[in-house]
Amino acid sequence: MSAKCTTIKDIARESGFSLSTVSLVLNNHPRISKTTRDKVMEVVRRHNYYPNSAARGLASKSSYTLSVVIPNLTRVFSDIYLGEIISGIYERAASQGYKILLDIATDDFIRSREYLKLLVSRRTDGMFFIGADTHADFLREFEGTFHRFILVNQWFPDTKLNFVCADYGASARLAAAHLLGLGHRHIGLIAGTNTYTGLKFRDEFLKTCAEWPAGPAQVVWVDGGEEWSQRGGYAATTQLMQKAPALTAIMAANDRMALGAMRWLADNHREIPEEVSVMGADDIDLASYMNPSLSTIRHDFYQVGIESCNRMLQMLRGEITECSDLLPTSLVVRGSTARARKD
Amino acid sequence: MSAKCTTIKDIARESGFSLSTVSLVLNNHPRISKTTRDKVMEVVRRHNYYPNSAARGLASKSSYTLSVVIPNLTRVFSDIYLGEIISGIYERAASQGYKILLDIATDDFIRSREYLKLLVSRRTDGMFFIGADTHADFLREFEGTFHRFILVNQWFPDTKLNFVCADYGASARLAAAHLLGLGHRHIGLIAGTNTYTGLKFRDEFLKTCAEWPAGPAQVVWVDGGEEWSQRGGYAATTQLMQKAPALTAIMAANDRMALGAMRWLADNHREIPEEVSVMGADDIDLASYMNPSLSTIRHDFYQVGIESCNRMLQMLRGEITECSDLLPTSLVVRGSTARARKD
DNA sequence: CTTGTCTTGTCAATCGTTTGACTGTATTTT
DNA sequence: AAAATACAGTCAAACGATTGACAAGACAAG
Repeated sequence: MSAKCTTIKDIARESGFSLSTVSLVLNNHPRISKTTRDKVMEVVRRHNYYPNSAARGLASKSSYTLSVVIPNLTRVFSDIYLGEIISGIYERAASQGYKILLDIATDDFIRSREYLKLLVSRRTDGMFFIGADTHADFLREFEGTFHRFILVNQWFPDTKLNFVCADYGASARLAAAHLLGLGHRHIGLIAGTNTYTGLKFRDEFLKTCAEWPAGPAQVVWVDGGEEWSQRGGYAATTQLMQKAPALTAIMAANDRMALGAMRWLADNHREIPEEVSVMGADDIDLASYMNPSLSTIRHDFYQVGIESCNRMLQMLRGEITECSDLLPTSLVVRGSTARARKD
Repeated sequence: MSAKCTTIKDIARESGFSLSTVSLVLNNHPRISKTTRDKVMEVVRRHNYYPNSAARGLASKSSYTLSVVIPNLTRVFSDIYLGEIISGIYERAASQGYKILLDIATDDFIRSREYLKLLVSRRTDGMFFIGADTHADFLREFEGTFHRFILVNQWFPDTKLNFVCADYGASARLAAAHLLGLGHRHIGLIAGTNTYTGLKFRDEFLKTCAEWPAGPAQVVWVDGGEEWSQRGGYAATTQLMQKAPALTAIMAANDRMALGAMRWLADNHREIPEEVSVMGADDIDLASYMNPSLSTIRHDFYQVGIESCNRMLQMLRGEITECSDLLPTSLVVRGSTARARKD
């Protein structure tokens, strides 16, 4: 059907060198002289030859492929951080000649243990699992195996699973310190509780507020819903204002929920930040476009992607065997937070 | 370092059958009896054995991998339709045992002709190129080659390149007919001109309006910008209202630009649809949440993904050698369009 | 002149499957 | 009873690279 593929043998014959020599040239092995290299490459280029990757993979025991598994959410691609993380991983991987295999953690994918199959069959050299929720128990299967495996922007308590994750605990402390420093002592927290990072954020926030040296704050928290959405933030704010009408600040575990809170406050004619300060987390694009612009904690997901891949590459080179990185976050003060009002 | 991989040889030895038998079992070949199959599979499962994919690929001359190349835009992942298309492709591919290799059309990717390399090296059995703009000339390189290659939701004039694409021409006719049928005779068009599908939409829209049996309409068009964004739509509307203050309807080539137009009209106190009707295209989620809700043309990108992959699979099976599909679109009438006002 | 060292290239084993051709029985047909 | 057909499994030749061990020649040192 198709033109018969040219192989390394053809290149060898036509250039007059041995099979091995051609192979060494293609792999930039220093044992080969420049003259030879040039002659061989000329033939290679003339034939538009690229070595068969299956054969190469078989002989070299490496697929030069990394798997990225993303959660099976309907709108997963439009979620802020997925794209950023993937871009980061892709950039590093591509720069080292690795390709990215994309998978979605569907029920089938999990039930058939496709993730194991990928690694055992050596179709992939390593695997990234991006931000799943607290129910992803099957991941524990990787504990104690020799497979290259990294949880990205997530984390499981009581396991030795590798991870690279934004430091949500630190974010919570930064955010709490900011609000407490502004004098807020009645704070509403809209939390996300279906991820371990979300739980960590909530717990650290509550702890920081309770132990604040200048005097503890009273915090009321509600769940913002599974989707961490604007809609969920709106609904959560309704609850919050019933439970704690006197609050002077609202902290949302992500910016989308914070936008929902702002919307509620606008709809109910509460001035931001004069009456109520609002703070988010992530620092999505929209945060700076709002009016007032949203104070938040910056989570650099692109960097999370970059670092995850760096770790993976180190593992593949045998430089490390495990990793557990918490990446720094930073406070971004904009217009939605101000000193607490005096009642 | 790691436990030595179990191979088909180990399974053969331990189950007492030959290499070939094991292989045939694994490939569900009918030549093998149920008893044998069961015995072999028992050993396979006990060892957690999965065949080496490189070896399999080498022997079978198929990588069981499909490439998806996406445009190199900063926010590409958050773009409405990328996720939908990829989900569609993924679903079909996964159901047939194919994996998805993700690539981004960076300058490097193009300059080094990585796309060719992937196909020639047989690292991938086929390639999808999702929605690039009019500058993607390098794609013409695939004309007349035997490579499995499909343009997804895009299309190049004057080439024989395979494509599967929403029928933007039909969309334009549907939209025009809707507005013309409502009596609009002064229409503003916000077009996207950096893709061939965008140009097609514009031309068909103008043509339909010019040739309308019940009397042609006067259409003024402006470019909504490279990004097809809300912001671009807003700016375009400003221009439009200067050029044609008497217009009674605005047609935007996508919903995001339509939202920009609606925003401008709200800011300038024009009632929608009483004074000006607004119409979009794509039918993004937000379209139905707006107030008034946005009339639009539905483009089913998930289906575009599904169909692209169907075509690819047919090509791989040798059932077809080329494809050029325009997928149907449909009119969605909501609250933003109404009969033209009488001046 | 012998020995040792460097350079540069080649040999040949190996990676782990798939698959067309073949073999040896058992069963059916003539 | 002989011949034809099915059935179930095995043989062995690919598939197209990589790579450690080896070799041949040039040159320098002793």
